[in-house]
Amino acid sequence: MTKVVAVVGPTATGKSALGVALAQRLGGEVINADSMQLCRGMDIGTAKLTVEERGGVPHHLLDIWDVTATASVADYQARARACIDELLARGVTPVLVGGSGLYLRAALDPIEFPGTDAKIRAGLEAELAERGPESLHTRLVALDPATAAALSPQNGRKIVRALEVIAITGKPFTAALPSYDEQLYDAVQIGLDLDTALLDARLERRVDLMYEHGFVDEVRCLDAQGLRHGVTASRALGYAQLLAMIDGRLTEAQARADTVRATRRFVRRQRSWFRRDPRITWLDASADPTEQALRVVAD
RNA sequence: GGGCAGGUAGCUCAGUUGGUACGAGCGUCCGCCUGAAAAGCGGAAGGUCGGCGGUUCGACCCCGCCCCUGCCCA
Repeated sequence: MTKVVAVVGPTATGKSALGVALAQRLGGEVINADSMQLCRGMDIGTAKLTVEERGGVPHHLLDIWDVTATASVADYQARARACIDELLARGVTPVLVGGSGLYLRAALDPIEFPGTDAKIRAGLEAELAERGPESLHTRLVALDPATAAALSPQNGRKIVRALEVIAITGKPFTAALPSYDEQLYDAVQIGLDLDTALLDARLERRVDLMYEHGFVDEVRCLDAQGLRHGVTASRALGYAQLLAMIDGRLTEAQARADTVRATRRFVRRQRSWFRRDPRITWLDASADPTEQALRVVAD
């Protein structure tokens, strides 16, 4: 029976390279699980592997969204599962690679998303912009006390979603992630991490390299294609800062430093998400983890 | 050499006309997380207020000297 392999963990630990190595050794194909690499044209700033670096391994779910698109886990979930199923049917090992925790769980675990409605959402978002989150939260308290209690009155985004779901389904939005003991596939998750000091230093170097490799031009080019109107892409690490620089709100040095800082914060958040998942087997990324990873998969 | 402004959390800065530092933003740490997840949100730990001395029941806030920073004059 063919297993599903997932390579997860914080950014800049070498997940992509390990994914390719594993796919080569296992006769697998890579499925992207990085929310930003789904965007077409976001290459340098997302550290997307070049075609050469992919080493002949087919990569799925890269470049499927436009920069102006609003990302959607539900859309990703459907595509990722279809892709996994298709590979399994061919007897090919799916190797999911990425650091987007919710995306990974949406693909591998039994999560159902309640649906969305553009009109309802737009209305709620307009209200959020006008009156602020407290007023929406007050309404949520009346409709769904349990969810209201679980959300901070400041968390406008989540309050909007809760109200949207209630409006659509007419039922309380008792959203809770599934437990870690249920999963849809026979999956092996390998986590890659690195000592904090080393990783922080690597992040800084990586951002410098991105700038050297034309990150600024990439953002200018995407800006011409509507990047700043993309709800998701315009807020991506590094991209947001470069848009600010283009608008004269930051110097290049500030944009670079901000990007490093924000990425560091992001790594901390990724860890706090992945750390809790007991299914992950963690490997140290300071040396080539391929052989260890293969042993984990073989178990 | 003289004058002015300033030295308060890791950083940038509020603040107290003398009565236990009301601090803020950023950073750091920890955590949350069901359709923007590289997003969104919550919590915590950090200062004894440049140094020394004086006045006072009591000073970070008053006085003196000193050190440091910036600007100006010479």
